[in-house]
Amino acid sequence: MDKKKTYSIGELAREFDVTTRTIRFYEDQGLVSPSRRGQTRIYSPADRVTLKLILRGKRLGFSLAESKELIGMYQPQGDNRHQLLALQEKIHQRRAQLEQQLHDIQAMQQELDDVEQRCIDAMNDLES
Amino acid sequence: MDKKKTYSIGELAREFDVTTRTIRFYEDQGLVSPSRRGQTRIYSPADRVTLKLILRGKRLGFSLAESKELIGMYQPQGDNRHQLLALQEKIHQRRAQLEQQLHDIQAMQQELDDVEQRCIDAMNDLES
DNA sequence: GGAGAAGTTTACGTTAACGTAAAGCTGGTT
DNA sequence: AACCAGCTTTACGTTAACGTAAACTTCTCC
Repeated sequence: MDKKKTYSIGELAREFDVTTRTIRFYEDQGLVSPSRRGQTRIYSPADRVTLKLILRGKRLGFSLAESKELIGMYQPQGDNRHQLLALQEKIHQRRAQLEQQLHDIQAMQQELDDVEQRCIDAMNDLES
Repeated sequence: MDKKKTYSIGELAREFDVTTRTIRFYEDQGLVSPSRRGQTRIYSPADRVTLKLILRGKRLGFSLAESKELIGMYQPQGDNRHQLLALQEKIHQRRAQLEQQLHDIQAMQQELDDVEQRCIDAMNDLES
């Protein structure tokens, strides 16, 4: 029994809070390639996952090209040794970037903590 | 004894690996406002920190406008109660976003782990 | 004193990631 | 039959964040 659930472009747009224009644009850029029933686009669960990955990438400041590359990495057709080594190198670089982002986030969180504390202190002073 | 160290635009550009055009653009956008000796811009340590914050924001996908707001939050002139409450709300929202980004990073790291493991397995298979 | 390096202003060009509008097809409903 | 919601294509418009080029000053060094 296939789960053969499918989605219309409008459904996905609503779910992910983007416009249909956006989803079609991603298709232009080769990020998704839904099948068709006549003219109408039919999206598979895999397409839906791809959209999720794109939007996650966006939240981390990735360009569509970068997200596309990442998604390509997740479906590897590692045939020869050279390609596998290249893939490992890309993985290594992405990981380094994510680590950098982690540090950046932690630094920001710390600063937000400080600001909020000063904020709280200032409000307490107002009540005195 | 003031630390009164200053920087030229070229120095900062080299240190942060951006062009002078970029730094002048940030000035146009009101993110930094160096003093002048004649025509020439003189940057203070505070300006340098601001640049650092901007670039950190960029690494996390923040727009310049967002970074500007964040930097504004770090130098609060919390005079009245209403402003302090508004500031706290902004802090709260930023924090939520950072948490989201943390989750996104962790998910990506997990996926990179998986891909790399499959990559390693594939290379081992090639050697058999 | 001429050349070069580093600074300046002004201004037009570029790329990514869509927005927005126009014009048209299509399947169900009143 | 008419209408509407939702889909389609085509195409020009827009914003952010700079790039790039031209033309000019100012300082230093040989």
